[in-house]
Amino acid sequence: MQRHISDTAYLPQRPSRLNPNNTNSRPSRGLPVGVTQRGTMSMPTSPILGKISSADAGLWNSPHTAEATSSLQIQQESSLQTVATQRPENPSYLTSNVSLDLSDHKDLPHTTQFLVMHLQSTPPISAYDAQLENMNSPISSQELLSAQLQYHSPPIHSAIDGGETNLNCPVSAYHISHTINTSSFAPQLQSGGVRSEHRDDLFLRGPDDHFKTGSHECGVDIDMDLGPGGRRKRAQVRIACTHCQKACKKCSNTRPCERCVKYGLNDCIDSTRKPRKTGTKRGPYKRRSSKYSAIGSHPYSSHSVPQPHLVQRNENNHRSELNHTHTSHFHLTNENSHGNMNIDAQSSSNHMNQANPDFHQDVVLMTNPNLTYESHSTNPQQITYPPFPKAQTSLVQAISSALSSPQSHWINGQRLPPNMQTKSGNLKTRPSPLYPKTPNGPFPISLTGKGDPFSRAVSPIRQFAQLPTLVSDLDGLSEENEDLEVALTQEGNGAREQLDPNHVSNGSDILKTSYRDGHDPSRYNADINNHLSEGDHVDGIQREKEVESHTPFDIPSKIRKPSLRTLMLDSASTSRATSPVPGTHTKHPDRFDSNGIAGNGNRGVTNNNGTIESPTLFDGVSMVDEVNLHLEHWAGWDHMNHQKALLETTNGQTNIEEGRVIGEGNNSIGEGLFGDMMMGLH
DNA sequence: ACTGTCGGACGTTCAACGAG
DNA sequence: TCGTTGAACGTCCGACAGTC
Ligand SMILES: [Zn+2]
Ligand SMILES: [Zn+2]
Repeated sequence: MQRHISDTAYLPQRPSRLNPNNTNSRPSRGLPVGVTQRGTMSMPTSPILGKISSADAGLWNSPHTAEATSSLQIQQESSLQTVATQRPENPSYLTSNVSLDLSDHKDLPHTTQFLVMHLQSTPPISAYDAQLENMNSPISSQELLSAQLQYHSPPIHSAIDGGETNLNCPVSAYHISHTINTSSFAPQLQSGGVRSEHRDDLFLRGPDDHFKTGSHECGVDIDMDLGPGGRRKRAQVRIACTHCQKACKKCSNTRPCERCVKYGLNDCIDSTRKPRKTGTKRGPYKRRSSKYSAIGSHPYSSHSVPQPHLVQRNENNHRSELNHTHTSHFHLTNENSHGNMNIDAQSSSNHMNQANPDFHQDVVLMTNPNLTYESHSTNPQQITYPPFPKAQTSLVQAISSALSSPQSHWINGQRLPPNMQTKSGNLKTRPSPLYPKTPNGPFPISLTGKGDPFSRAVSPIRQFAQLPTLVSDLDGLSEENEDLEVALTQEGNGAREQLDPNHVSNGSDILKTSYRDGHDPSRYNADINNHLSEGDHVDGIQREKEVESHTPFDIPSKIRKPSLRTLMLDSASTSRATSPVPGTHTKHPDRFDSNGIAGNGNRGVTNNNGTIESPTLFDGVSMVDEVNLHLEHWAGWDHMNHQKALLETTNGQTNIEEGRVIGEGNNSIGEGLFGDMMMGLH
């Protein structure tokens, strides 16, 4: 697993079996030559993050986790956003990456509106530019809207109803935008250069790049997450399960993951991550981004937002640049009582903050269309959100504060406006298939992952208590896994804080106590186990057994039977008869070259003897079991380091090249053989 | 048709760095 | 102190071969 210092991004790729003539350094997918892309978009916690194409409206109940939210700062760079929300005083609120705040234009009906902006790389900019020219002139909201529609056409889907509080379209996602006081820097923004150049820098999009727009049941289907070249960015789960990791196949955020469900693997657990080594000197960095804040000087920086004072200087260059790539960030200012103007998150509050003492942020969460109101009220006052914190120094802080605000109320991943919290009788929530039912209460996440059921720090598997129950038929493993769970939660997540300490010893009880609203996911596990217990065992795996799905995970009714070869390899490669892992446990042995350097520079380390010393979780006989055994008496990394030191002393081994033994009480983590034995992959 | 293997592209994280 | 950088580390695409 360990990747050699010469990472793939920095060395020409070696010829491979698949591409023996590979002499270039151009990635086969993704970025053009020489382009280093940073700030990626993934599905850190929610599989819907990178995709708004599902027709399943239920998907849209899913909130971002805090980390996902923070990553929105960058995600929004490559995403269309449609934000429709309502505020007490504002007749409507409408924004997207192309932000338009209509709150100042009261001649539009009071309504929840949303536009689906279709951004074109080569837009007809005349209308846009014309609007820019007239920014300082009074203009009606209809004209503004028209200009946008024209600019973004084709195609554009708009859904502006006649004044009902009705989001009649399953377009959602918790889009977040900034709202800033524009009074002091509106002129800069009005220049238009800030946004467009910014976007151009980030997207690096060519003339043939475009956002795709498909069809939805209401005519809305946006392919978000398109990277350079129009290619959709690859979504990654935050952490793959051990099986998917070994097979190098796509995992899912659910536990058991989709692949394990498909293949009937019932010990789908999160893989273990190797602690990042520290103390490595890196040498001087090249340059700081502030040195190329001028337009175009650092096209690949994800933070190359021109400073406001530079905007005027470069304004004349702006329109020519618009001609080849355009990602359309412009803003229509207003001077209403709120002085609010939407900007996209990437506009980086810091830049604005520095230039504008009046700056404040406001976070607007989209009205969740799955919160349906029986009375289609035309009174915008009926849906009111609490004011969000002002004067936050970052979007993340603002979001964190907003979400953790005692005024924020959440249930099943949906935020309730406080005035709706007392009108539960009029509120219908549609549970998300991707998120568990949650107690009705404050937003259950934090930026530290504390209490966030979808953060990396808190494995979903623990939230669902899959671990103790699904492997309960393996003798003695429940206790071990309990220890594992304890160990894994040592890094400070608060998963257990919501649990009743009196029930920690039992996974099922943990489960029950963690879902105090009566929802008991353990029933899912019980169902699975009940069904599986009636099936036939094949290498300890329940196979060929019809499993009814009582779960949000859509367990297939038929579990695929593994090939005989798979089973033979499986049983031959491990002494553990119950190994559910298809294939051999030899983890890609040919990924290491004769020097022990990983085949592609990614994987494996060697010792002084030239022996590969990076056994993986899957190398040898049941490394996972050994991990469990170790964790049975887990005393933290320090203890492990101590053990490593003892091992070295006892055996006189000197083959730990870069391992550092750190004394008790030091929080640093040792490296080298021991760590690799425990953590190594590939 | 399906599965396992695996090169290596692609994505994420976070300690080191360095500007203010 | 805090934002940026970029290496470390992770995921998983997609070609390929083997099996049923
Ligand atoms: Zn998986
Ligand atoms: Zn799995």
